[in-house]
Amino acid sequence: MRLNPQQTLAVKQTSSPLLVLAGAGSGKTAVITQKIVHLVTNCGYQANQIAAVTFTNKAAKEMKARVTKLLGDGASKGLIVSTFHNLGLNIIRREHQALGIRQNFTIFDDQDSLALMRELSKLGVDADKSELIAILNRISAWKNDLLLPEQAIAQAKDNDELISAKLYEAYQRSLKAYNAVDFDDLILIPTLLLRNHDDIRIKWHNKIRYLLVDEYQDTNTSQYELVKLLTGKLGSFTVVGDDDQSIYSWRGAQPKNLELLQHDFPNLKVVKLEQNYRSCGRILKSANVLIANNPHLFDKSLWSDKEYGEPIRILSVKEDNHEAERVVSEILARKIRSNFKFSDFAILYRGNHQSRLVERALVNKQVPYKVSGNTSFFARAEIKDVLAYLRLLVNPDDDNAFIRISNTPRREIGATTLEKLGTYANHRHISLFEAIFEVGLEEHLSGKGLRAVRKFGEIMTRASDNIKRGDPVAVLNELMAYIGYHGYLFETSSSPKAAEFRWANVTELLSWIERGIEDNANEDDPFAKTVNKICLREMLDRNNDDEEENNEVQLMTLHASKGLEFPHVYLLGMEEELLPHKSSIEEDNVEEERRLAYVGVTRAKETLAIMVAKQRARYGEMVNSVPSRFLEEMPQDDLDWEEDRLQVSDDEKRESGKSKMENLRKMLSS
DNA sequence: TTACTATCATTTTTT
DNA sequence: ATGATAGTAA
Repeated sequence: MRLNPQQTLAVKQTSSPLLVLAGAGSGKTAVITQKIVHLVTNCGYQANQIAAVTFTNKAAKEMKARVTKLLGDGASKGLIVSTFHNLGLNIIRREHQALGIRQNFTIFDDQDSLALMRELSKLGVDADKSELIAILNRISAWKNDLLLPEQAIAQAKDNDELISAKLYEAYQRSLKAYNAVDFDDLILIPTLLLRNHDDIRIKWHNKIRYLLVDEYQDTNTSQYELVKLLTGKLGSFTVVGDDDQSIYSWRGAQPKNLELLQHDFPNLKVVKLEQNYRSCGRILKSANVLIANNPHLFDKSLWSDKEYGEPIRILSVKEDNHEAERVVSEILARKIRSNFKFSDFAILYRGNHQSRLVERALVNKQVPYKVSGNTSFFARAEIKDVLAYLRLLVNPDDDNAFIRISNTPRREIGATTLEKLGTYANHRHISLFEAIFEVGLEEHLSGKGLRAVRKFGEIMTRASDNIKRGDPVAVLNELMAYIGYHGYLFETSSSPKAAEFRWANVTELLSWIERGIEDNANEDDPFAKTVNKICLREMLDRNNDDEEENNEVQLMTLHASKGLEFPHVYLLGMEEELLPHKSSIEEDNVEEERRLAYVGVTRAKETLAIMVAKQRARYGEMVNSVPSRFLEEMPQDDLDWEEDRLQVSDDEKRESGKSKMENLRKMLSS
């Protein structure tokens, strides 16, 4: 791969800290990978002295593969390419003694946090789900700003905040007791550790001599602080980012961190990558003109030497269901006309719910498609169950896992028994699992209940011992058979088919464990490592990869599309209050919505079509919709407006007829 | 324990 | 309108 002059500059600049402003499609991944190669082959770095951090497992995996291919297995040995969270996890694992955390801690995901918060709130305030989530979000924001509970309590501005801060304190206490950490802790804990312990900081500083950061605009305060602590005052780092693609500020990302770099490192060098290798000229120009409406930290203008390309079509349709049908018939027509593959097409939208109508239309026309951004795998009851077994095997103090599975499948540990066990454990300040075997428990729990919990304890203890001794996968299969989980799924599923599907999910999860153990065979505790990785969703992408070959139309949110590219893109619902979204208008944050639109437009390589509906169902009601301001902000000469030709098939006539009938009926009834 | 009813939310969710 | 999820009644 040949690098252009700017890219070469970015690779060669190693003597001072470097910020690479990498526009969409400008080959930033090539720069990062080539730079790692350069550091190893020309600058005397060992691979194990270099770390590259990303935000997604997928990006980390891709980058690692590319570097390994260029350097070879031997020369790239020990190179760290991981997500921020994974890096944090490794630091915590190595320094757990200094942190007072026991070796086999568990990682809580959002659902675990919610379950825990629900328990905590029962004691004082009682809050509903959305309030609990709001509290958790506030706690997350505090953690991202490196604020500890005491500080949050001290600076609470109102009673509401004070309650949240108090819950934050209780939440952290519980995590400690469960020997668990949440996602934010994976950054927060290492950052505070390095900040407060000079010796440990120096140790890590010596270990990681050069740091590269991808998607730097998405870092939050604690992540930036971690970067600073790891690279020291001299700043032996390269960060790559694009303020125009900052779309996660609502999750604490601070594009301001780009600016802060210049302040914190006066000798910072800045290199801009402005040649775009992805899109046709017209698409690029439109994107540039659109994003020019935002204020900018750094000026840059993307250019492309590809051909100018077809006009951007604006397809105006009457209703949202026409929009869906139109997109699908477009794709079918163009596929046949030009011999495209289904996988050449992407349908992008603002909100997940928008996929519904499109999916219906795709199913009607029997078009294969894939909706990505599905986090549903980990939300599945059977996955949560089995994962809870795995977690409890790794960390017996994980009360959350204990509560989930102590009676799943049913083993006569009911609510009363669990409550008594809980009261006792609480009183003794020990975990539920530990409490099972205490003699003192016998005073609180009588014959049947006691026997049931002890039996459960024995099952888990035996499995745990066997795992330490030998083949974990065999032990897990035995355990699943022993507790009769397969049969349990059949008893609890609505149909045998559903049960089989759920069991297939379980075997999928177990096969991840198997692969994970193989990958970590020479580490100290391959099983525990693998369970942690799964908690960090690290192996989810591996699964997606196999399906990438499939010839399917790609459906996803604009957020999920960042970093991807497609020959032909359909951008849905380019309307006021949808893109920009209503709440963003109200919160006066249209700029981020504009960036979102920018991301969408720059995904397209060859053609782009933007859909606008005149009417759209909102909260069950048909509401008039007007074209987005972003359309006016784009260069009109490059847009080709098309009214809906109503060239509809019989099916569609019936469909639209039906909705007309429905509207009529609604009018009459109201 | 199952099945019904009430309630809820339709903005995004890299970990 | 709609679909999911949580809670409650039989």
